[in-house]
Amino acid sequence: MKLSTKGRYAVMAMVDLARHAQAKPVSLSDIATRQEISLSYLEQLFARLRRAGLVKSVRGPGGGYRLARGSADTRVSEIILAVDEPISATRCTEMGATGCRADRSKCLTHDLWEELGNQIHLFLSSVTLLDVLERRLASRLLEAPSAANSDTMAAAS
Amino acid sequence: MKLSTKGRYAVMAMVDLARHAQAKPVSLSDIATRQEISLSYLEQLFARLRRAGLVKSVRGPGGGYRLARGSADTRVSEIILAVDEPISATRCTEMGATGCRADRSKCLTHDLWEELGNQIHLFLSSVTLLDVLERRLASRLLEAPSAANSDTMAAAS
DNA sequence: CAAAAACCAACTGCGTCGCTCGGATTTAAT
DNA sequence: ATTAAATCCGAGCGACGCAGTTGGTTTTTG
Repeated sequence: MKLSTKGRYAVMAMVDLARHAQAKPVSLSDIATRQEISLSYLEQLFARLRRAGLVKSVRGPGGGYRLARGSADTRVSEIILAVDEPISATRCTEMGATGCRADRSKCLTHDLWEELGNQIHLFLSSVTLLDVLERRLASRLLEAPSAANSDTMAAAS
Repeated sequence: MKLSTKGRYAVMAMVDLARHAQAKPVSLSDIATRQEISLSYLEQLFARLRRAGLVKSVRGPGGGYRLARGSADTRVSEIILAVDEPISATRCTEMGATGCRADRSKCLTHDLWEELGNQIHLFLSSVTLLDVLERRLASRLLEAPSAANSDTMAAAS
Protein backbone atom coordinates (compact mmCIF):
# COMPACT_ATOMS: atom_id res chain seq x y z
CA MET A 1 0.00 0.00 0.00
CA LYS A 2 1.90 2.93 -1.32
CA LEU A 3 0.90 6.33 0.01
CA SER A 4 1.50 9.24 -2.33
CA THR A 5 -0.16 12.44 -3.42
CA LYS A 6 -1.20 10.63 -6.56
CA GLY A 7 -3.55 8.45 -4.58
CA ARG A 8 -4.79 11.52 -2.77
CA TYR A 9 -5.71 13.23 -6.00
CA ALA A 10 -7.58 10.15 -7.10
CA VAL A 11 -9.54 10.04 -3.86
CA MET A 12 -10.34 13.74 -4.05
CA ALA A 13 -11.66 13.27 -7.55
CA MET A 14 -13.71 10.24 -6.60
CA VAL A 15 -15.23 12.02 -3.63
CA ASP A 16 -16.11 14.90 -5.91
CA LEU A 17 -17.66 12.43 -8.35
CA ALA A 18 -19.69 10.82 -5.59
CA ARG A 19 -20.84 14.21 -4.36
CA HIS A 20 -22.14 15.39 -7.70
CA ALA A 21 -23.62 12.10 -8.83
CA GLN A 22 -27.03 12.60 -10.34
CA ALA A 23 -28.87 11.43 -13.41
CA LYS A 24 -26.22 12.74 -15.73
CA PRO A 25 -22.62 11.55 -15.60
CA VAL A 26 -19.98 13.98 -14.38
CA SER A 27 -17.40 15.29 -16.82
CA LEU A 28 -13.74 15.38 -15.94
CA SER A 29 -13.49 19.05 -16.82
CA ASP A 30 -16.05 19.79 -14.12
CA ILE A 31 -14.03 17.84 -11.57
CA ALA A 32 -10.84 19.44 -12.82
CA THR A 33 -12.06 22.96 -12.20
CA ARG A 34 -13.70 22.16 -8.88
CA GLN A 35 -10.75 20.26 -7.48
CA GLU A 36 -8.07 22.32 -9.18
CA ILE A 37 -6.41 19.36 -10.85
CA SER A 38 -5.10 19.31 -14.39
CA LEU A 39 -7.59 17.79 -16.81
CA SER A 40 -5.09 15.59 -18.58
CA TYR A 41 -3.77 14.29 -15.31
CA LEU A 42 -7.28 13.42 -14.27
CA GLU A 43 -7.74 11.54 -17.53
CA GLN A 44 -4.77 9.38 -16.69
CA LEU A 45 -6.06 8.67 -13.21
CA PHE A 46 -9.54 7.82 -14.44
CA ALA A 47 -8.14 5.52 -17.09
CA ARG A 48 -6.77 3.42 -14.25
CA LEU A 49 -9.91 3.75 -12.17
CA ARG A 50 -11.95 2.53 -15.11
CA ARG A 51 -9.68 -0.44 -15.72
CA ALA A 52 -10.03 -1.27 -12.04
CA GLY A 53 -13.80 -1.29 -12.43
CA LEU A 54 -14.43 1.56 -10.02
CA VAL A 55 -16.04 3.91 -12.54
CA LYS A 56 -17.92 3.64 -15.81
CA SER A 57 -17.53 6.07 -18.64
CA VAL A 58 -20.06 7.59 -21.03
CA ARG A 59 -18.61 9.03 -24.20
CA GLY A 60 -19.81 11.85 -26.34
CA PRO A 61 -21.17 15.26 -25.32
CA GLY A 62 -23.06 15.18 -22.06
CA GLY A 63 -20.98 12.18 -21.14
CA GLY A 64 -18.58 11.72 -18.30
CA TYR A 65 -18.07 9.26 -15.48
CA ARG A 66 -20.27 7.47 -13.01
CA LEU A 67 -19.40 5.37 -10.01
CA ALA A 68 -19.57 1.72 -10.98
CA ARG A 69 -20.91 0.86 -7.55
CA GLY A 70 -22.58 3.04 -4.97
CA SER A 71 -20.61 5.56 -2.93
CA ALA A 72 -21.23 3.37 0.12
CA ASP A 73 -19.64 0.43 -1.65
CA THR A 74 -16.50 2.09 -2.91
CA ARG A 75 -13.65 1.98 -0.43
CA VAL A 76 -10.78 4.40 -0.29
CA SER A 77 -8.26 1.57 -0.28
CA GLU A 78 -9.48 0.38 -3.66
CA ILE A 79 -8.98 3.79 -5.19
CA ILE A 80 -5.42 4.07 -3.99
CA LEU A 81 -4.53 0.57 -5.06
CA ALA A 82 -5.99 1.32 -8.49
CA VAL A 83 -3.89 4.37 -9.30
CA ASP A 84 -0.60 3.64 -7.55
CA GLU A 85 2.07 1.51 -9.10
CA PRO A 86 2.35 -1.65 -7.03
CA ILE A 87 5.75 -0.36 -6.00
CA SER A 88 8.89 -1.38 -7.82
CA ALA A 89 10.20 -3.61 -5.05
CA THR A 90 13.06 -1.97 -3.21
CA ARG A 91 14.25 -4.86 -1.12
CA CYS A 92 11.63 -5.70 1.50
CA THR A 93 8.63 -5.42 -0.79
CA GLU A 94 6.22 -4.36 1.89
CA MET A 95 4.35 -7.59 1.43
CA GLY A 96 7.29 -9.53 0.06
CA ALA A 97 6.41 -13.03 1.23
CA THR A 98 9.21 -14.06 -1.08
CA GLY A 99 11.64 -13.01 1.64
CA CYS A 100 13.47 -9.76 1.69
CA ARG A 101 17.14 -10.58 1.60
CA ALA A 102 19.71 -12.34 -0.51
CA ASP A 103 19.50 -15.38 1.69
CA ARG A 104 15.95 -16.30 2.49
CA SER A 105 15.77 -14.89 6.00
CA LYS A 106 13.16 -12.31 6.72
CA CYS A 107 14.85 -9.13 7.84
CA LEU A 108 14.32 -8.06 11.42
CA THR A 109 11.81 -5.42 10.54
CA HIS A 110 9.79 -7.48 8.09
CA ASP A 111 6.98 -8.14 10.53
CA LEU A 112 6.84 -4.47 11.42
CA TRP A 113 6.21 -3.31 7.86
CA GLU A 114 3.76 -6.06 7.31
CA GLU A 115 1.80 -5.04 10.36
CA LEU A 116 1.95 -1.40 9.33
CA GLY A 117 0.67 -2.31 5.88
CA ASN A 118 -2.17 -4.19 7.51
CA GLN A 119 -3.04 -1.26 9.71
CA ILE A 120 -3.16 1.18 6.84
CA HIS A 121 -5.10 -1.11 4.59
CA LEU A 122 -7.53 -1.95 7.34
CA PHE A 123 -8.18 1.69 8.04
CA LEU A 124 -8.54 2.75 4.42
CA SER A 125 -10.78 -0.15 3.53
CA SER A 126 -13.01 0.70 6.43
CA VAL A 127 -13.76 4.08 4.91
CA THR A 128 -16.13 4.48 1.96
CA LEU A 129 -16.69 7.49 -0.23
CA LEU A 130 -19.96 8.06 1.54
CA ASP A 131 -18.13 8.11 4.88
CA VAL A 132 -15.84 10.83 3.60
CA LEU A 133 -18.73 12.86 2.25
CA GLU A 134 -20.61 12.68 5.50
CA ARG A 135 -17.52 13.23 7.59
CA ARG A 136 -17.82 9.91 9.36
CA LEU A 137 -14.24 9.07 10.24
CA ALA A 138 -12.41 9.58 13.48
CA SER A 139 -13.68 7.43 16.24
CA ARG A 140 -13.98 3.99 14.72
CA LEU A 141 -11.08 1.78 15.77
CA LEU A 142 -8.53 2.56 18.41
CA GLU A 143 -10.19 4.95 20.81
CA ALA A 144 -7.33 3.97 23.13
CA PRO A 145 -4.72 1.22 23.03
CA SER A 146 -5.85 0.36 26.54
CA ALA A 147 -2.90 0.60 28.90
CA ALA A 148 0.60 0.89 27.40
CA ASN A 149 2.28 4.20 28.11
CA SER A 150 0.26 6.64 26.05
CA ASP A 151 1.91 9.82 27.29
CA THR A 152 5.50 9.16 26.24
CA MET A 153 4.57 9.74 22.66
CA ALA A 154 7.03 11.58 20.45
CA ALA A 155 6.59 15.21 19.62
CA ALA A 156 4.53 14.31 16.57
CA SER A 157 4.24 16.82 13.77
CA MET B 1 4.37 11.20 8.42
CA LYS B 2 6.01 10.29 5.18
CA LEU B 3 6.50 6.62 4.50
CA SER B 4 9.43 5.74 2.27
CA THR B 5 12.11 3.13 1.99
CA LYS B 6 14.48 5.68 3.43
CA GLY B 7 12.75 5.46 6.76
CA ARG B 8 12.76 1.71 6.49
CA TYR B 9 16.50 1.61 6.06
CA ALA B 10 16.90 3.79 9.11
CA VAL B 11 14.70 1.54 11.19
CA MET B 12 16.53 -1.57 10.00
CA ALA B 13 19.82 0.00 11.00
CA MET B 14 18.51 1.09 14.38
CA VAL B 15 17.12 -2.34 15.12
CA ASP B 16 20.48 -3.81 14.21
CA LEU B 17 22.15 -1.30 16.50
CA ALA B 18 19.83 -2.20 19.35
CA ARG B 19 20.42 -5.88 18.78
CA HIS B 20 24.20 -5.65 18.93
CA ALA B 21 24.42 -3.13 21.72
CA GLN B 22 27.04 -4.10 24.25
CA ALA B 23 29.86 -2.40 26.07
CA LYS B 24 31.49 -1.24 22.87
CA PRO B 25 29.72 1.03 20.42
CA VAL B 26 28.71 -0.43 17.07
CA SER B 27 30.47 0.77 13.92
CA LEU B 28 28.54 1.68 10.83
CA SER B 29 30.61 -0.64 8.69
CA ASP B 30 29.39 -3.56 10.80
CA ILE B 31 25.80 -2.50 10.33
CA ALA B 32 26.43 -1.90 6.65
CA THR B 33 27.64 -5.43 6.00
CA ARG B 34 25.01 -7.07 8.17
CA GLN B 35 22.11 -5.12 6.74
CA GLU B 36 23.49 -4.83 3.21
CA ILE B 37 23.24 -1.07 3.09
CA SER B 38 25.84 1.26 1.60
CA LEU B 39 28.17 2.66 4.25
CA SER B 40 28.05 6.22 2.99
CA TYR B 41 24.29 6.12 2.86
CA LEU B 42 24.22 4.91 6.44
CA GLU B 43 26.47 7.78 7.42
CA GLN B 44 23.94 10.23 6.07
CA LEU B 45 21.09 8.56 7.87
CA PHE B 46 22.98 8.47 11.16
CA ALA B 47 23.93 12.10 10.83
CA ARG B 48 20.23 12.86 11.00
CA LEU B 49 19.59 10.37 13.76
CA ARG B 50 22.34 11.96 15.81
CA ARG B 51 21.00 15.47 15.26
CA ALA B 52 17.62 14.18 16.38
CA GLY B 53 19.19 12.90 19.58
CA LEU B 54 18.39 9.25 18.97
CA VAL B 55 21.99 8.03 18.92
CA LYS B 56 25.32 9.13 20.31
CA SER B 57 28.57 8.78 18.44
CA VAL B 58 32.06 7.79 19.59
CA ARG B 59 34.81 8.82 17.26
CA GLY B 60 38.14 7.21 16.59
CA PRO B 61 39.01 3.55 16.18
CA GLY B 62 36.86 1.23 18.23
CA GLY B 63 34.22 3.92 18.04
CA GLY B 64 30.78 3.80 16.56
CA TYR B 65 27.23 4.52 17.67
CA ARG B 66 25.15 3.85 20.73
CA LEU B 67 21.45 4.34 21.35
CA ALA B 68 20.97 7.59 23.21
CA ARG B 69 18.14 6.06 25.17
CA GLY B 70 17.27 2.43 25.78
CA SER B 71 15.81 0.25 23.08
CA ALA B 72 12.56 0.20 25.01
CA ASP B 73 12.45 3.99 24.93
CA THR B 74 13.14 4.54 21.25
CA ARG B 75 10.03 4.51 19.14
CA VAL B 76 9.87 3.69 15.46
CA SER B 77 7.96 6.87 14.71
CA GLU B 78 10.84 8.99 15.99
CA ILE B 79 13.28 7.27 13.68
CA ILE B 80 11.18 7.84 10.61
CA LEU B 81 10.48 11.45 11.48
CA ALA B 82 14.21 11.99 11.97
CA VAL B 83 15.36 10.83 8.55
CA ASP B 84 12.49 11.84 6.29
CA GLU B 85 12.10 15.27 4.88
CA PRO B 86 9.02 16.82 6.45
CA ILE B 87 7.48 16.67 2.98
CA SER B 88 7.58 19.63 0.67
CA ALA B 89 3.92 20.49 0.88
CA THR B 90 2.03 19.39 -2.19
CA ARG B 91 -1.29 21.02 -1.60
CA CYS B 92 -3.00 19.37 1.36
CA THR B 93 0.07 19.19 3.60
CA GLU B 94 -0.99 16.08 5.44
CA MET B 95 -1.32 18.07 8.61
CA GLY B 96 -1.83 21.40 6.91
CA ALA B 97 -3.98 23.21 9.43
CA THR B 98 -3.30 26.21 7.23
CA GLY B 99 -6.00 24.95 4.90
CA CYS B 100 -5.37 23.07 1.71
CA ARG B 101 -6.82 25.17 -1.03
CA ALA B 102 -6.56 28.56 -2.60
CA ASP B 103 -9.57 29.73 -0.72
CA ARG B 104 -9.41 28.73 2.92
CA SER B 105 -11.85 25.81 2.76
CA LYS B 106 -10.60 22.44 3.84
CA CYS B 107 -10.83 20.07 0.93
CA LEU B 108 -13.33 17.27 1.23
CA THR B 109 -10.71 14.68 2.00
CA HIS B 110 -8.73 16.74 4.50
CA ASP B 111 -10.16 14.95 7.52
CA LEU B 112 -9.46 11.61 5.93
CA TRP B 113 -5.74 12.24 5.50
CA GLU B 114 -5.52 13.72 8.93
CA GLU B 115 -7.09 10.65 10.45
CA LEU B 116 -4.84 8.39 8.42
CA GLY B 117 -1.81 10.31 9.58
CA ASN B 118 -2.99 9.89 13.14
CA GLN B 119 -3.45 6.16 12.70
CA ILE B 120 0.00 5.66 11.27
CA HIS B 121 1.68 7.81 13.85
CA LEU B 122 -0.19 6.17 16.66
CA PHE B 123 0.81 2.73 15.50
CA LEU B 124 4.45 3.53 14.86
CA SER B 125 4.84 5.38 18.13
CA SER B 126 3.40 2.42 19.96
CA VAL B 127 6.23 0.23 18.74
CA THR B 128 9.71 0.44 20.27
CA LEU B 129 12.95 -1.05 19.02
CA LEU B 130 12.69 -3.66 21.73
CA ASP B 131 9.23 -4.60 20.50
CA VAL B 132 10.62 -5.20 17.04
CA LEU B 133 13.51 -7.25 18.35
CA GLU B 134 11.25 -9.43 20.42
CA ARG B 135 8.62 -9.67 17.71
CA ARG B 136 5.95 -8.06 19.82
CA LEU B 137 3.69 -6.45 17.29
CA ALA B 138 0.45 -7.70 15.82
CA SER B 139 -2.33 -7.85 18.34
CA ARG B 140 -2.17 -4.51 20.12
CA LEU B 141 -4.86 -2.14 18.88
CA LEU B 142 -7.73 -3.07 16.62
CA GLU B 143 -8.37 -6.70 17.32
CA ALA B 144 -11.72 -6.00 15.70
CA PRO B 145 -13.48 -2.77 14.71
CA SER B 146 -16.48 -4.15 16.54
CA ALA B 147 -19.43 -4.16 14.18
CA ALA B 148 -19.11 -2.36 10.83
CA ASN B 149 -19.08 -4.74 7.86
CA SER B 150 -15.77 -6.52 8.25
CA ASP B 151 -16.26 -9.06 5.48
CA THR B 152 -16.74 -6.78 2.49
CA MET B 153 -13.10 -5.91 2.47
CA ALA B 154 -11.37 -5.38 -0.85
CA ALA B 155 -9.09 -8.00 -2.36
CA ALA B 156 -6.16 -6.68 -0.37
CA SER B 157 -2.54 -6.99 -1.46
C1' DC C 1 -21.37 18.89 -39.62
C1' DA C 2 -19.78 20.93 -35.21
C1' DA C 3 -18.86 20.50 -30.65
C1' DA C 4 -18.29 17.90 -26.35
C1' DA C 5 -16.62 14.64 -24.25
C1' DA C 6 -13.80 10.27 -23.39
C1' DC C 7 -9.65 8.14 -24.98
C1' DC C 8 -4.54 7.63 -25.97
C1' DA C 9 0.60 8.17 -26.27
C1' DA C 10 4.60 10.57 -25.92
C1' DC C 11 7.34 13.81 -23.77
C1' DT C 12 9.14 17.21 -20.12
C1' DG C 13 10.74 19.51 -15.81
C1' DC C 14 11.47 18.49 -11.32
C1' DG C 15 12.43 16.40 -6.93
C1' DT C 16 13.75 12.62 -4.19
C1' DC C 17 16.10 8.35 -3.51
C1' DG C 18 19.95 5.48 -2.95
C1' DC C 19 24.51 5.76 -3.63
C1' DT C 20 29.42 7.17 -4.80
C1' DC C 21 33.54 9.93 -4.36
C1' DG C 22 36.80 12.47 -2.08
C1' DG C 23 38.01 14.22 1.46
C1' DA C 24 38.52 16.15 6.87
C1' DT C 25 38.72 15.24 11.63
C1' DT C 26 39.10 12.60 15.88
C1' DT C 27 41.34 9.05 18.54
C1' DA C 28 42.87 4.36 19.94
C1' DA C 29 46.57 1.22 19.21
C1' DT C 30 51.37 0.33 17.93
C1' DA D 1 54.87 9.97 16.25
C1' DT D 2 52.67 7.09 12.90
C1' DT D 3 49.15 4.48 11.38
C1' DA D 4 44.68 3.17 10.91
C1' DA D 5 39.88 3.01 12.31
C1' DA D 6 36.26 5.26 12.69
C1' DT D 7 32.99 9.40 12.53
C1' DC D 8 32.06 13.51 9.97
C1' DC D 9 31.00 16.43 5.75
C1' DG D 10 29.70 18.12 1.09
C1' DA D 11 29.25 17.69 -3.67
C1' DG D 12 27.49 15.25 -7.31
C1' DC D 13 25.06 11.46 -10.09
C1' DG D 14 21.83 8.13 -12.40
C1' DA D 15 17.34 6.54 -12.20
C1' DC D 16 12.61 6.84 -11.33
C1' DG D 17 8.06 8.56 -10.30
C1' DC D 18 5.16 12.63 -10.14
C1' DA D 19 2.40 16.24 -12.07
C1' DG D 20 1.57 18.23 -16.05
C1' DT D 21 1.59 19.43 -21.21
C1' DT D 22 0.91 18.69 -26.02
C1' DG D 23 -1.41 16.92 -29.71
C1' DG D 24 -3.98 14.18 -31.24
C1' DT D 25 -8.20 10.09 -32.16
C1' DT D 26 -12.58 8.45 -31.47
C1' DT D 27 -17.41 8.42 -30.02
C1' DT D 28 -21.78 10.64 -29.69
C1' DT D 29 -25.10 14.38 -29.06
C1' DG D 30 -27.53 18.27 -31.10
